[in-house]
Amino acid sequence: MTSLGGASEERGGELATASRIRDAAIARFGRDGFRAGLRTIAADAGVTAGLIVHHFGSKDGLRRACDERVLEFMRREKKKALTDGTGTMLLAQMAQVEQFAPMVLYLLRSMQAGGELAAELIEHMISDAEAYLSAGEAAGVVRPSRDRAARTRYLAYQATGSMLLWFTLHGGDAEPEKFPALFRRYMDELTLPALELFTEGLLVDRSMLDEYLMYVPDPPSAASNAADQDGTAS
Amino acid sequence: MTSLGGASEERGGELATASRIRDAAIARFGRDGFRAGLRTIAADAGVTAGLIVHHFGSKDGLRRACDERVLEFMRREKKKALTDGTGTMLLAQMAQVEQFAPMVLYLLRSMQAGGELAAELIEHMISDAEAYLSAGEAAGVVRPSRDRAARTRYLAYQATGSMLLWFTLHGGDAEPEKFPALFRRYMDELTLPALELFTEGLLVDRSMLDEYLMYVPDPPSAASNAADQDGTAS
DNA sequence: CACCAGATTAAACACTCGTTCAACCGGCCG
DNA sequence: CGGCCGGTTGAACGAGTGTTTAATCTGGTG
Repeated sequence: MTSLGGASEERGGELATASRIRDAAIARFGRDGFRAGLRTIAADAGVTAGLIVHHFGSKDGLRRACDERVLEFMRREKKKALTDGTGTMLLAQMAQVEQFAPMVLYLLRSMQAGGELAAELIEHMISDAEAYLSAGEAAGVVRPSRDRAARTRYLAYQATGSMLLWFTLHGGDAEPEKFPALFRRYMDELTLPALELFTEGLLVDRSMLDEYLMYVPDPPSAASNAADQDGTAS
Repeated sequence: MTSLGGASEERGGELATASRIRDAAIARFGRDGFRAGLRTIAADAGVTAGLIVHHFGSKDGLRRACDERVLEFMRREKKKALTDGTGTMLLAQMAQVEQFAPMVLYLLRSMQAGGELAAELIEHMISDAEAYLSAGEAAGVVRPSRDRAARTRYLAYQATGSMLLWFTLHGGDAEPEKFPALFRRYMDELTLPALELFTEGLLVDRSMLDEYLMYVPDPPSAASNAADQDGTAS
C-alpha cells in the first residue's frame, strides 16, 4: 500500500483492476508455478479470463507484466538494503515480510523455469555480490582473488542455486504461510558450514590449487562475459 | 546396449518395445521437460500413445519407470567411479559419454521439477560427498568440521544447486549435442574459484565465525533432520 | 485347425488450456 | 437525449492433454 515510487498507475482509491489481476497472477504463479491457468488467476482476482487477455494481450503478456513488476520491486528494495549482505540474505529478509513473500516465491519459480527474468535476477545477484565483495576487499576483510569476476559469479551461483534447489525439494508445496519459516530453517542449516568454509577453507594444504594453477596458464584474462559460444577443443 | 546388470528384460535380439518406449521417454523428457506429451514420446519410439499406457498404466507410471531406470543407472555407475571425486564431477564425466547424456539431462529436469527422484538424487550426492569428505579427512587433506553432516549437506547442495541453476539459465534449449560442451564450460568457469575458496577461504580473519559461534551454543547436537518446525526465538 | 492372450492401433472421450467473439453495461462528451 | 468507448462478461472455438475402448493383428498352444 501507499506505493512510494508508483509512477503512473493505481492512483485511484481502490486498486486498479489491471494491477489487481497482476498481483493475483504473481501470487498464483508463485504458488502453483507458471502452468497455472488463466481462469484460476481470474477467479483469484474476481474477474473473468477474457478480461485478463483484454488487459495484457495474452498469458505471456501477463507474465511479462509480472516480471516487470517483480524486477522493479527488486530494484527498489535493493537500494534500501545494499550494505546488508549477500543477495540471499536480502531475499531471506524480504521473505519475512508477509507482503513481499509472494514476490520472492515468484522469483524462485522464475529461476526454476529459466527465462529472461531469471537471467536478469542472477545478474543482479552477481552485481550485488560484486559490490559486497569489493567493499569487503577494500575494507580488508575479504581476500583478493586471482579472478575476481569468476569468483563473484561462482559465489552468486552457489548461493542462489543451492537456495533454489533447497526450496524445490523442501518447499514444493509452497504455501506462503510456511514460507518464512522455511527460509529461516534454510539459513540456520546453512550459516555454520558457510562461515566455516569462508574463514577456514576446506583443504589443509595448497597442493590441489597449485597443481591447477600450474596446469592452466593465467585465468583472469580469458573467459569473460562476452560472446564465446564454443570452446576450441572438440 | 549389452546391459551387464540387466535383470529380467530386453533379452531379445532387438530392444523390447517397453524398453524402447522408456528410453525414448527419458530422452524426450530430458529435452522438453515433463510436459512433453505422450503422443510425442510415442512418435519418437515409433508406436502409439495408447500402447504407452497399455505398458505403463499411465503417464505417471511411465515417469516412475524412467525414474527407476535412471536411478538404477546412477547406482551402477557410481560404483565404477566412487573414488574419483564429487558427485558433480561424476555427472560431468557421464555427460561426456554420448549414451549417458540423456540420463543426465533427465536428472537435471527431475531436480528442476522436484519430486521423489530429485530427493533421492540429492541424497546420493550427499552420501557421495560424505564418503569423499570422510576419506579426505582421514587422509589429512580435508579439514575437520564442527558439524560434519551439516557441512556435507551444505557442500552437496551448493554444488548440485549451482550446476542446476547454471544449466537452467545457459542450457534452456537443452540440445543433447551441445550438452557436453556446456558441461565443460561450466567446469572451466567453476574450477578456479572453487579451488581458491577451498584452499584459502574467503575471509581474512575469524571474527565473523567466532561471533557466530559465540551466538549459538553448540551446533552439532541440535538442528538435525527431525521435526522441529519453529524456533523458540521470536 | 481352433482358440486364446497379448501387442498394437485408430478412434473417440472427457477435459483443460489460451484465445476469440458478440453482447452488455456504465459513464462521458457533444 | 444519442452515441460512443472502454471495461467486463459468458459462451464458444480449436488445439492440445491423458485416458478409454473396440477392433485388429500376431504368435503360441492345446
